[in-house]
Amino acid sequence: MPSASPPTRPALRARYEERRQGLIDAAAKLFAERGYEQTSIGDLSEATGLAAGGIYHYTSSKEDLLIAICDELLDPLLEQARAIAATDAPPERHLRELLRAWLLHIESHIPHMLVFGQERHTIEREPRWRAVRRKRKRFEEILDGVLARGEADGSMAFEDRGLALLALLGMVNYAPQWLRPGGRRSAEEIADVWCNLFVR
Amino acid sequence: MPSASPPTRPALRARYEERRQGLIDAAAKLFAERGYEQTSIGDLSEATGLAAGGIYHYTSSKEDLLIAICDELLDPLLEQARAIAATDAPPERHLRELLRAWLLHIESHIPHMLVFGQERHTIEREPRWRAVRRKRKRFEEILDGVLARGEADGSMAFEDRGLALLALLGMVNYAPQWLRPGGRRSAEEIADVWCNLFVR
Amino acid sequence: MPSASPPTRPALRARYEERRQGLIDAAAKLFAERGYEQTSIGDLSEATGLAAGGIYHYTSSKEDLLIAICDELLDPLLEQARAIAATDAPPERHLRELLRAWLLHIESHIPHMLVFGQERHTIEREPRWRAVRRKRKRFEEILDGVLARGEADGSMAFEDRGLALLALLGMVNYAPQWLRPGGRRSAEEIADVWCNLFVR
Amino acid sequence: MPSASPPTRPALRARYEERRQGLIDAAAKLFAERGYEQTSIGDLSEATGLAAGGIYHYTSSKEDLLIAICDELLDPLLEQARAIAATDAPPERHLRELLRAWLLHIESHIPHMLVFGQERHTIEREPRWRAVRRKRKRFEEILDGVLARGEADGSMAFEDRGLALLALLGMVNYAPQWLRPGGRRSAEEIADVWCNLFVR
DNA sequence: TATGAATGAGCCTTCATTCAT
DNA sequence: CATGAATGAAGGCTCATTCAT
Repeated sequence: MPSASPPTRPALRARYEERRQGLIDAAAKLFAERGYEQTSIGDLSEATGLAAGGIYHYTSSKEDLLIAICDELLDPLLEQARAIAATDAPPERHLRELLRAWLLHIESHIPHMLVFGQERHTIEREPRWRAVRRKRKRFEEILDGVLARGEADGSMAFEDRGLALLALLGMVNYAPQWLRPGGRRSAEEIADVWCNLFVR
Repeated sequence: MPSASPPTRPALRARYEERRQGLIDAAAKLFAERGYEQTSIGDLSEATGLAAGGIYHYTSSKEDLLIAICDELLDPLLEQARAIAATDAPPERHLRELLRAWLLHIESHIPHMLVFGQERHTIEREPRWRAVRRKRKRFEEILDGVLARGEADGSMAFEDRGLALLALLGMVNYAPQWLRPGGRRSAEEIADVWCNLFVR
Repeated sequence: MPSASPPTRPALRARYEERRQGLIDAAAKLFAERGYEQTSIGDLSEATGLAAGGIYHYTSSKEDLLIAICDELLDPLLEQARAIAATDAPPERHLRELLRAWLLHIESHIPHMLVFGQERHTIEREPRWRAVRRKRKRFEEILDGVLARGEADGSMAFEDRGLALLALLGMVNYAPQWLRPGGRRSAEEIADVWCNLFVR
Repeated sequence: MPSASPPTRPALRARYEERRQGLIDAAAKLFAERGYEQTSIGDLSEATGLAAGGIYHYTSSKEDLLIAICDELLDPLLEQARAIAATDAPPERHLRELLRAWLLHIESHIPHMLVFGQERHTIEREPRWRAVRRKRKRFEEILDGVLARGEADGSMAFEDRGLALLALLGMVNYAPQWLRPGGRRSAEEIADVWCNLFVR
């Protein structure tokens, strides 16, 4: 769903999408490294090899890139979460799968996650960001639903389920700051260890 | 240690410090709300009632304010952490006290924490920020020390202590995003609940 | 005399001229509505259905369109004025016919006239616009000649012929701002009423 | 009513207003010469001696300058027109006085008038320009009122009063294109000659 | 012919900071 | 101390134009 009119002819369309993707990735990387505001269109130009003006073929604005980054992060994650929660596996399994998918997704979207965390003030304040906020909320609800069912069937134990949810969100959202592919522990192992904090 | 030459006569000095403090607090609030870059000196001017030029009596630069915010956050926290860890109480008690102090401090410095989280890229990149990075690291080391001693004496149980530390850092660093004074749970209660995740 | 190499084969040529004409008309309309500078090639592209690049098949530049608009306005007008003044009718009749032709031409070229009036600064300043300025001047001379002959033979009365000429130019040049085909008065009626201001 | 917060202290205020006035005058001159769009803030900076950024102390935007130019043109004119029409002199005298004041005002505001004429498309299209449109309209109503009363008391004769009004508007609005202070005829003389076109 | 990609210059505006008063 | 004026460097974005396909 790019914003700067993509071509309609399929052949061109493919190349267009590919380049837009490259732009978004470059943006995610730079935004993560130096911050959204501190990254100039000139920086993006240098990183992509496109002249400054050319960037606007693939995005309608700098902020549009930021939204695209968040969408790329949230959309597949939300989809996976829904798929997992739709299974008729027991809640304990739901949680484990969810955490695994989540951490794997983060591991492959570290810059996206860093940007998403950094730009909280933008996401929170502007009306334009409502869709993003809603996706985030939806994901958290799915997660909470899993915890609730786990609590109900006794497979998980919480002193306070609300605090458990917030703890989980905190620890996972913090992961992009240290998690690296090929690190000492795989994303799945980490997921399991953390899952065990709440599963009997 | 303000940066824009404070007066030496004690009477004036007090007033000076008071106003500088007001400036830093206003900055923390605005930076948290809109982001550091998106907050202009003009915004600070409006918030403090000082004209743009006047602000520079109390700080040497905008970035200096950012550093001051981080110092105000980290210095007392580090001091408390040191004091707690210096006690000869058992590690379990250390952890509990540390978490309580930590969350209480956060509760009274929510904007500071939000800013500190948001400006990671600045803190991480610039040489000028080494002192801040070092304080953060020192705090984490103290925390890890407590966990290590708890693991050693068997009062705490970890599948993987490194992951436990990271989980702890994540959940607490995430707290400023939802924790509010007067909320359903006090900072101390939260500290206890979370502490119990790791204590036998 | 289009500027972007028209085809030589007559069949193609006709189509070419037709499309160029469509482009000029669209430009006149848009320039009149939003101003020359505020109209982008993109706007013209949208209005004509031609992609941005395609426009340059029919004009060598945006400014060339502006010149074409002025030429389309002035060339036929000048021709008619010459034809009328070449008649051996009495001056009074010359004036009446001239005014009628003039207002009729304006009525069918309202956007052209608006643009012509609006872009005075361009027309006046740039050397490239000399031809246009000369045509305008020639028309005014013809008009003044008619007034002079009318004054000479007593059929017209002026306190100050120069001021009468300027008054006439002013009222007619202002017409495109309110004159509309099918309005309360026809162009010819208006011409007659105004003519009578000067004719005994 | 400047738009970029003027100082409140009276001493500073005077200097501020003076400089803002200088800026507006420079803008009127440049806009008239090269057009509004073709005049850059850099041009204004050069003309005023103020650095580009400094201009924004005296205006909130380039468009604000355009509005100020129109206001400077219309406000005093409207005031004079009202004063004249409020007199209990006969309509014939009203018309004569009005034309004189009008042409004198134009003579001392030639660039303003040229800009006002040139930027018709802006004035007409944007909602922000409603106040300006209304002032223009009000002036025209006053003028038409005078003609109506002149027609009623027989001191003026029109084949078609509407067309007379439009003729008058046209000839006077065209004046800035040729009228120059110290020219062959004074503004008052011109006013009288034109007035006589309609007065018996 | 026609298209869409690409360029690069230029524009308006913002802003941290300095300084005379 | 405090103010408001002033600076000058960016910054995001637009746009006329060119060109390979």
